[in-house]
Amino acid sequence: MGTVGKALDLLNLFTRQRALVGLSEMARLSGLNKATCHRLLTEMESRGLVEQVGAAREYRLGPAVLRLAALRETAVPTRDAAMPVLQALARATGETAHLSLREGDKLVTIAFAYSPTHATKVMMEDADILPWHATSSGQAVIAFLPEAEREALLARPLPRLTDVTETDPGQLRARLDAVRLRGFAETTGTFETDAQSVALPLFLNGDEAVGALGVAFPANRSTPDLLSCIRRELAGAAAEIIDLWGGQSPPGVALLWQRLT
Amino acid sequence: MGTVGKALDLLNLFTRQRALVGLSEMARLSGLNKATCHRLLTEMESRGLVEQVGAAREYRLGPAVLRLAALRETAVPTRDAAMPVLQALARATGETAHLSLREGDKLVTIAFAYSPTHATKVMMEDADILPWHATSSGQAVIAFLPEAEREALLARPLPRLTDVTETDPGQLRARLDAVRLRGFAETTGTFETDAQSVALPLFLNGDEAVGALGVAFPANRSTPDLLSCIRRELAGAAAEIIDLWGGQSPPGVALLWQRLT
DNA sequence: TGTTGATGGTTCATTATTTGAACCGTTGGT
DNA sequence: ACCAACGGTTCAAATAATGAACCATCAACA
Repeated sequence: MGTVGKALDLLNLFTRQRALVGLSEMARLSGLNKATCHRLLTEMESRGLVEQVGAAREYRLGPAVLRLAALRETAVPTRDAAMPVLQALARATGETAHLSLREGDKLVTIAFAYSPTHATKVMMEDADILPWHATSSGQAVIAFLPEAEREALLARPLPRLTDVTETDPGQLRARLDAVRLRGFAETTGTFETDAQSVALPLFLNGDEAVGALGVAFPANRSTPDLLSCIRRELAGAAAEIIDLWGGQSPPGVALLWQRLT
Repeated sequence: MGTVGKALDLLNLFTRQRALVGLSEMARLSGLNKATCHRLLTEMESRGLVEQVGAAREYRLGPAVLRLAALRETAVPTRDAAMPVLQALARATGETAHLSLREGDKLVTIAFAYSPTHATKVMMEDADILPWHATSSGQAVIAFLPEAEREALLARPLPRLTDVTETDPGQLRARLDAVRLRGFAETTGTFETDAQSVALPLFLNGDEAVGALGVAFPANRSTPDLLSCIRRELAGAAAEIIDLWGGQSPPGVALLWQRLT
């Protein structure tokens, strides 16, 4: 791996729970030498990608990422274009809508919208990383990935997050087959107990999913009516987002969704 | 300069006007060897910072920057925290409000809000880079920078963007003195003919400005009443944003702003 | 149809940069 | 007063970056 890769990997050590990282801790986490870490960090600091803060001189992500993200959004209005649809979806279903994108081997939540309808709702966080096997969004995406990539992701450890999390690759494969047949994924309590969710894969061009659109709600609120409402609204919203992105869903999937509405 | 710096500099070659850049062009723009460019780009691509797209295999900013920006925002809610204030400011003044942050030697617009009041308004773009000498936001920030940094920025070329752009460092220095005395900056037609704007510096801690809050409007709408309204609203909004950021404006500046309201 | 010039991408000997153990100066706790 | 942890620095040794020359491909053009 080249020097640049090492530097960029350092950026991935920042998480929401660990927004500030000191030099030594960074070296420990990355496995790199402290001096190497220091050089990489100062180099990234000079470009504003990270910044040093406070008396402890800890590092955190810098303001340059905001500019880059704004630039990316004007070039490819992924988040901004989907935001209104997401809000409408939350309003129409009365539940929490969220949009996740695939980034290599990670599934990252990049936007979400709440509904004011109910006091209890499923809360989300930006930049959350969702497990492939235990969320409806993860299953929706992974089901519509080329077989090789799907198997690569299934070959990784599948942690049992709750009592009902499916951790057997074989069983999971069967579920993904079902997802592919229905055009959407549904999970109940596999990620967080009491939370249920429905998700549809999102496409740009070709048959490969690039992300997912989901609605999550407290499982105790689940009724056939609510579910069919959510499926219906999701199908419309997903089609709309794909359209806004200038993409196209595979004909087979589009047909499945039409039946939902 | 290290390898990492070179790679990150490649990211800065992407602009709104040039969202897609091919390999050869990138080498040309950066002055690096084509092979070097290619290696740096593929390495950044493997981390999602850039992506390759289309038949021409051109490069553009990748989805990873969205995740990083979202993470930065949860750690340091710069944009999201200021957004409501910005919208209120646009509503109260009836004009275009915008927020810019200093990133090293650049001043970058990271958010803005329009008012529906008038059909004609000053339009803005995310990730715009503002010239220090020709915008009220630039002057507001540069006036409240340590002398050494101010002089470094004044020593660079100061392009004449319109007929009335001040390009003489000496004259500019005098203007900045005035800005410091008044606590805000005002320019008319120095960036774009027909556009007028007022801006206040933003502080985090200490006397060094980290950004600016501005309101821009068509010069032909300018009246003493509008100006005093804008100054008043700006003072309140700037104080609010600084407070939301957990910062503090220098006592002298805070006093000047209080007189405006 | 063959030529030209552009593109993205690859190779490999040369070269310059990265690397890391050991070091320094501070700080905070015991 | 001590110790351990912190951020940061040094410099010879090791490794990774570099770039001229090279393909393959494509589009325009004669």
